[in-house]
Amino acid sequence: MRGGGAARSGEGLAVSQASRVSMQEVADRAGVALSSVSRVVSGHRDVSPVMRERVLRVVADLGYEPDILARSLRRGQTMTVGFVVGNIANPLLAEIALGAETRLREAGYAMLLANSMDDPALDSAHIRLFRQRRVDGLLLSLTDDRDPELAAELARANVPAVLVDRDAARYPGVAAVLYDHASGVERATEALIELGHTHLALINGPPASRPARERASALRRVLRRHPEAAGLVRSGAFSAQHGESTMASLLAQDNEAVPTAVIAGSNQILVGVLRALRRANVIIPKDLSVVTCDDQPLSELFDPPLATISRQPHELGEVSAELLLEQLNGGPARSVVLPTSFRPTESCAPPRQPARRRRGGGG
Amino acid sequence: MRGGGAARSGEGLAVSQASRVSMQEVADRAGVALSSVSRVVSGHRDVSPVMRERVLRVVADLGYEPDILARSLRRGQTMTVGFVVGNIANPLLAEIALGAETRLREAGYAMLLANSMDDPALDSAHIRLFRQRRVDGLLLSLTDDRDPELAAELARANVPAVLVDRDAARYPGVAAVLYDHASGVERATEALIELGHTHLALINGPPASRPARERASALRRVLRRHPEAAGLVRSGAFSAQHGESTMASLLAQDNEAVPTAVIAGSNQILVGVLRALRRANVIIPKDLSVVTCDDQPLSELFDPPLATISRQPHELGEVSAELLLEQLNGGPARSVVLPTSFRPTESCAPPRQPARRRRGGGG
DNA sequence: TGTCTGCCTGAGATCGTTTCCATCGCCCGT
DNA sequence: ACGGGCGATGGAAACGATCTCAGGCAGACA
Repeated sequence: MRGGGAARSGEGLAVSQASRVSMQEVADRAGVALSSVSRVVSGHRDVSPVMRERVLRVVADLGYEPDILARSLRRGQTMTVGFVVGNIANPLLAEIALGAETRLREAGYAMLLANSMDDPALDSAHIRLFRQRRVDGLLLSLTDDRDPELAAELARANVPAVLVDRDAARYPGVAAVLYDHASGVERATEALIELGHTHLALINGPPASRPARERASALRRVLRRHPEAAGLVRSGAFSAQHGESTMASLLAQDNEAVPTAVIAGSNQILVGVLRALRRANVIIPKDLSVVTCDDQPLSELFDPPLATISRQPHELGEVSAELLLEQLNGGPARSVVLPTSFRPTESCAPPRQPARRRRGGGG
Repeated sequence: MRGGGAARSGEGLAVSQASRVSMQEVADRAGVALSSVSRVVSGHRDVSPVMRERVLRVVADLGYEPDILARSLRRGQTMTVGFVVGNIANPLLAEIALGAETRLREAGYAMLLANSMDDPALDSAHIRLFRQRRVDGLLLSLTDDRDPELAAELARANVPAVLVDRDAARYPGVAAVLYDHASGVERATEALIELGHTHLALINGPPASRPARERASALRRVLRRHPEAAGLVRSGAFSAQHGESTMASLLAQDNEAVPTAVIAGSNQILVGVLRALRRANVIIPKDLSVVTCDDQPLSELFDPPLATISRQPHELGEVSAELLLEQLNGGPARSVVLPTSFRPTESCAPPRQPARRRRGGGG
């Protein structure tokens, strides 16, 4: 056997055998009261060093571990947070969940995860279930934030909640973390104009989607500041089909009306765009500069790597957890908006025949 | 006399206001015993229709909801399963988690999620934490399944466990769900040979990885059955760098030694391969057929869509949950191996100068 | 020396259920 | 008519912790 202090095989009680040791058993074995064991284990001040030592020894001997369930029942808090998520297989949401879980764990909370599979009824059901499990707080990435039943469930739950990547306008007193989709588009647009582009296009998602709306207005805002440039927005679904048909129709226009730079509103749209470009033998970035709003870090998969307007889902998750923790610690429901950023790559270059040169050296 | 429960003032208290209604209050209001309410709520048989009706009415009136915490404490089961996952941001694992959570929820279980961030110490820590929360079972996608401390933690937990996409050889009595990585590679190889390829290459992951080992031996096994074809395996990291340098070196060989078909061992490797091909102006599939072992469904992003050897992570998750449920219901620890499949696309075509034609018309 | 103060400790109530056990009618068979 | 069996109900003991409250004991001060 290994010599030295760590060896405690002698006691005879096979730790791995004992199914579960209760506080009462520790108390009996140590010859002290149950309440004293509780004080030692939960780290209260009012215990003498002798008592502490004595109890801790028995705790180690028996391999006692506190039962968080019983503790929760008595204390009225479970140190558990419920995360209702549309679909964890969505890479953006997975990264958010990772960030949130990490932060919550640091603070001693565990995270329950439930997928709604894009079914608003499941959203409500999960909130109800989480409530019955007495979670201390909720992180919600809801399917449909206009569901009235949901607001009721949420109110009944009566615990702090943070809407993750969703607007909280309909839920007074509930915090939210949102992306500022405009900032990334603004920066991308500025950069493209700076490169000399005067014909821009945004192949966008549906106007019903907040991100799509924000992106469209951001583009228009920048164009208003730059009379030398023009741009158009084509709304549709977040789908490859929309991307492909729209791109094809743009390419079919009169030569000088064809945009020299395109922003795709999602990776799905991008896929369609690339397909259309391939078919028309359009080369990136020689014939066309392309930027995409990525929902997963795929830029590197393309050649050239694609310039992206990107979010930081991990940070979003961390901030969501942080806001929830603030409320759990008694603070107010605070909301936060996170910026989106533009990461330029070689998929953006000056246009082939710049309508108007802004600088001498084009590179 | 603290917390005088029965003395709640206000008969018709707004439901959304009352923080929480206990079974005792329901009993008082209905004028029956606490235990009778319990029987009605938990659906026992021995209750008269009158009693049931009477209790259920009050339950509805007060908006009573059972406290799962207290129930768990008493019943000794929490209807909760812990999922320890390396990193939920890994798309494969996210999909697995989705499948597992869905199945578990159907069976009435909730899922706690913890990320280990590829840190074996965290694996153990999470298992310990889950044990203290008295989870009924564990799903484990471990970082390092050779960690001895982990085996000890697992034994102490003393609950059913299923290793997800990990080998259970070291943990007697623990179930496992694994991919059969060989079958997909075998099918892909057969298909390529069928197309007329005689020079194959597998740009593989590290031999320390079980998937990589299985793939290599599968390739060799098929080649042994087909003397007319030859192939080579290049082991290395699951990285773009390995893919790029290996592909470049393969292309630099004598013309007739250059493979006409390549299998990339992961998407990361694929990225490197594609980069090398681009640089050498090699066209898919005209000059080279390419297959990849995808860990996320990216095939569609490429043009042409890439042929893939694919797994079904969602199914893996479901099966994992199913095996765990079997154990939770008293069944034995059963293990399962899931096949991988080959999905051919236009990225595979007959070689340019087939060393030997197998059929007349090659499209 | 007596009393007061203050620190520790132990006993017991409590959190909200489930479940065992005893009781109480009631129906039925003989 | 009476005892046995049975179904429905109420009471109370768990489950495993936390926390309040009261009491014991020691040191200090008058």
